[in-house]
Amino acid sequence: MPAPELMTPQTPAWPSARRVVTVDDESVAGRYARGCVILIDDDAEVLSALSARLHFEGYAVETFASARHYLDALDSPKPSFPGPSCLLCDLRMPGMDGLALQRQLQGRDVTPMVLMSGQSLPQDVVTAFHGGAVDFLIKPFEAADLLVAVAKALSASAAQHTAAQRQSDAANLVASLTEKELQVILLVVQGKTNPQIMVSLGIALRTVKLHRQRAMEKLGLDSVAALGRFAQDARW
Amino acid sequence: MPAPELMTPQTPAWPSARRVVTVDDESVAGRYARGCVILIDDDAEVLSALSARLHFEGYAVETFASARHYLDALDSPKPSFPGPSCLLCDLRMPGMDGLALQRQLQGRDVTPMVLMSGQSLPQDVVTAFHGGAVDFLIKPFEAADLLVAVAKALSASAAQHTAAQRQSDAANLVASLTEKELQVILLVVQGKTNPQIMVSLGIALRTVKLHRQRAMEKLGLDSVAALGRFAQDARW
DNA sequence: CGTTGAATTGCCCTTTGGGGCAATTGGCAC
DNA sequence: GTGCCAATTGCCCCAAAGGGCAATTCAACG
Repeated sequence: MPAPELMTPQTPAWPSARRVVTVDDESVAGRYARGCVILIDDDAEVLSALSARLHFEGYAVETFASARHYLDALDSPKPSFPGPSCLLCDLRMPGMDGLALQRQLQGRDVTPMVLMSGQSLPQDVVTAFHGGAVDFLIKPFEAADLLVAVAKALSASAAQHTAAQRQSDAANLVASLTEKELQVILLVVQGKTNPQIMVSLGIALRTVKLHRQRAMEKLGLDSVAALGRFAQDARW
Repeated sequence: MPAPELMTPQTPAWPSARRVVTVDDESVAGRYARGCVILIDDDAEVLSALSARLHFEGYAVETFASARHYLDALDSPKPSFPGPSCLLCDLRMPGMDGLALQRQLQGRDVTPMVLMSGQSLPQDVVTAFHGGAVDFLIKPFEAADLLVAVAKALSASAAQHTAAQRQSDAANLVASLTEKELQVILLVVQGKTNPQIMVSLGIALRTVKLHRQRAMEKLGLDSVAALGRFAQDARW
């Protein structure tokens, strides 16, 4: 099976472009392990061609005919793709254009974004990168460039996913600590000894030991050195 | 004293643009605490105007009439500016242009770079950002945009300076350790107890304690928790 | 060859860390 | 009121950490 010709779809575009791949099924993440590309373009032919090519490359693809449609989908309670995902968005679109969408997503969505445009001003490119765009594709572009950009964006997405996951895990662990356990462990991190902590908190030495032991258990740590590493990660 | 008019120099340009500010004196870093902008442009008038404005804003400025001149200065044994610095380089220049200079500096110099151009292709902007440019100024640009870009680049420079400094300091500390001291401390980081280390290294317990104590002294650490943080920073 | 200095080790003591066991205390539900 | 449970504490024991002091070893140096 040859790769679909880029920008020249063999099949007519969708009447009103919607999801190409449903994400209701958990196994989707398994079948499209490379990640999901959220494609936004008002040109149905471009949408179709890029979608086909990306799908051929093993990516899950969701398509939207406008930035508005995408924002609506974001607000809907539908499950999003369970894995790394990125935006591949046209710059020039009627209504809300790519840069406006980027502004709209500022601070709200962190999905890495790749913008593309045929007749863009240099200033638009600068603005896109200022806004945090991962890459900017200038039409007509080579398939290789497209794939590099998408791979970079998905890699960034995966990285931020794992970072967020780790941070969340750590936060949950800390949240599972009692107030006293947290106080004790914070002083341990500062290098205080149990007797010192006893004085600081005005509790018995045996109680310090208990809180300390339980905290270490809850955090899954087996040595003070590991606790120090944990604290450094958590920016304590 | 009004700010110099941007891009319209009051004084004739230097015959062959060289350093505006000498950096032989250590006190330079004090007087130009905001950092140093290395300005590269073949247009003497632009060079002069930008230099004046940046100097007025409190930055140290070095000017070069071509990328080649700058590279020669890099190779020369002259002392470089002792503080954060960035490149502000024209894109279109005879001989080596801004993007070529950027490629030339790949992996060699890490000075943050701001490119500027009047008639640039969108692809050039993309290429600049791909190459790691901090910002891209499209002529004619507002003084505010220039200053924002320079501030961002110098901030990045300062950040990488401090990061490199910290890493270097840590490396020196580690390098000051004896082979045995390092072996012991690595096992301590892994949460091993002194008796375990004794067995691992086949040395006496008292010796383990001695190496451990000396290593902690040399590293300037006063607790195992602090050692764990140190190890995490050093990516041990 | 004698000496010197660093590295290593043994011995001893104190403090700290880890943890079992039981008693006490203060809520809270039945 | 009574019983139950979690938190706290005291007591005790042992292992580990920190460190002073002196002896030993071994290579380098005059």
